[in-house]
Amino acid sequence: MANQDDNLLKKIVAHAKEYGFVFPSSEIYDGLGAAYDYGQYGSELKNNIKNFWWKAMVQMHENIVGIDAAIFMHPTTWKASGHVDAFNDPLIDNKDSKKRYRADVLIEEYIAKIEGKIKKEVQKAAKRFGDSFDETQFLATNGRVIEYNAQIKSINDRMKSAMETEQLNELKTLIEDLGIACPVSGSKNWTEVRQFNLMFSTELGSLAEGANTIYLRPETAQGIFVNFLNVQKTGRMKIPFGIAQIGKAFRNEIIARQFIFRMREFEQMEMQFFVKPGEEMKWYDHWKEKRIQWHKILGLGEDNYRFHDHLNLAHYANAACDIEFNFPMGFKELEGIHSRTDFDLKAHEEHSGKKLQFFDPQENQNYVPYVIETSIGLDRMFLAIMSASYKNETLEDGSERVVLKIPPALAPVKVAVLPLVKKDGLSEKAREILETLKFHFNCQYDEKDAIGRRYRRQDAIGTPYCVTIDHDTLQDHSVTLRDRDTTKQERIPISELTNRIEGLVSINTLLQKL
RNA sequence: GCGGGAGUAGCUCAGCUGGUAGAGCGACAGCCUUCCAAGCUGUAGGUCGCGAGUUCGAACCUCGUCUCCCGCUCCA
Repeated sequence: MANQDDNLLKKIVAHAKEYGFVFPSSEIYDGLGAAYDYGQYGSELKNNIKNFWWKAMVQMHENIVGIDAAIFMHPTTWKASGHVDAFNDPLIDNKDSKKRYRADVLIEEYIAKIEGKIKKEVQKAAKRFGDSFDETQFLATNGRVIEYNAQIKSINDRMKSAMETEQLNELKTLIEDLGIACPVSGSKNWTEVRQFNLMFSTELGSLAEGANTIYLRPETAQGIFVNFLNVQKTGRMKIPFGIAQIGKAFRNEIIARQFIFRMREFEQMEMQFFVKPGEEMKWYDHWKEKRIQWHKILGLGEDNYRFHDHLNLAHYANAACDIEFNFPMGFKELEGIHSRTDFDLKAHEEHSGKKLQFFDPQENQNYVPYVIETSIGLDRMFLAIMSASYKNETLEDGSERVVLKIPPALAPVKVAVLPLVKKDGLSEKAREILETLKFHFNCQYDEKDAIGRRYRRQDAIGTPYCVTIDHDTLQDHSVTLRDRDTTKQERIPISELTNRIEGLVSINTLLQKL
């Protein structure tokens, strides 16, 4: 099964390239790892996804507005957000098991072991002393416990100072001194510790002395937080309200792989929802519900989604979950919904010296709002649609076809206009119809090859409807409308064509179900 | 970064023990016209990933190098 799904991803990658959805970046120069370019159909599909998200998240809500912040931001932004410190992962490999670990995690696990020993001492003592046992006193006086605590403190101090001063060799020495062994191989045969800064940096010439390093944003969220006050004031926004943004983000991933699932340059669709402190869990649940609904109305199969609650929370969150999608590689994160508390706004208050608060007239007081974030990877959404849509079907007559059953509202090309044959004036009539339809839909015209082959071509790029002009059309002013998924045809008057297709492929058909 | 696999036409691949490239599909032009791929004719497209070595001669053998794919840690 793993093998089959592996092949499915390969097939999707090949199909995406062959039909102009996704190309490897800079391919003529042998490509650039983990970067991809969206082609003629891919960019249409991507735009349609953005549009559907933007409409559903911004335009359908009176209290949500959108912005488009710069990718370059003041360097202090990333100090405030915690990315400068927290996005540095020191990594170490075990040479025997070939497993990779975070050096700080290995040390923390070692500390956890010592803490476990303290707990055991406490349990033993509690048994021994019975009811008269005073835990605080025991912890403060017991010789072994004191020694354990001293160990923990010394290890912690060494680790912290090594992390802060970026003394990577000191981390390795610490691991060696503690005799930490690889859980898999059991050996202490470690490589050097290497640092991976997950933020891309570049130079900006005109900043003040020494401070000319600037980062490509690793998440779009901070563009929203630094504009919180601007938007709140100029938009006269009242809590609860949201600010949304679609944009690129950059992370220097150690390993970027699995096609467009994990790229170093990727696009996020984020909405930060500002709420009254204490109401965050209510809104967290609200957006979980809203977001899963958004996914499900696309009809990619409800079984393909599941929630995954985070147990280890990021430094800024007090609750977090993922919406996972059943990709060809298995269930993987597609969207994250996080309760970010007031961490970000407070941090920016501290670093900027500006008050980032909301005056609540009902409470008659100021407060820093809490934030619920919904953040979906656009490229992952693209891959989700591609993998759920890609079908290799055997038809009734035994022939095979490859069809992309993309939700019609998101399909790159909505309708293909096809003269049955390219003579007897059918081409001219078809062109005439195309001239009306093109104002409403992204259309394609094709008169080359047999009609069946043209249907298959449209199936391969996911065009939901084909309009075919035949000899009868010239007399009765009607055409056939062929459905991609069923291959069934229906004869309808040319005058009804636009309205009819509109009702089938418009994004409104989805929005109205929300 | 480490380990494993793979690079020949747009795609899928063939190419024997070394004798300087082939098929099918696709694309394009034309013919035919019949509502669900595979009718006929013709055309274009390759410095066999790149570099070096062995050899009279390398797609094939040797070494190096690059890229891609699969695992390990991280995330949207």
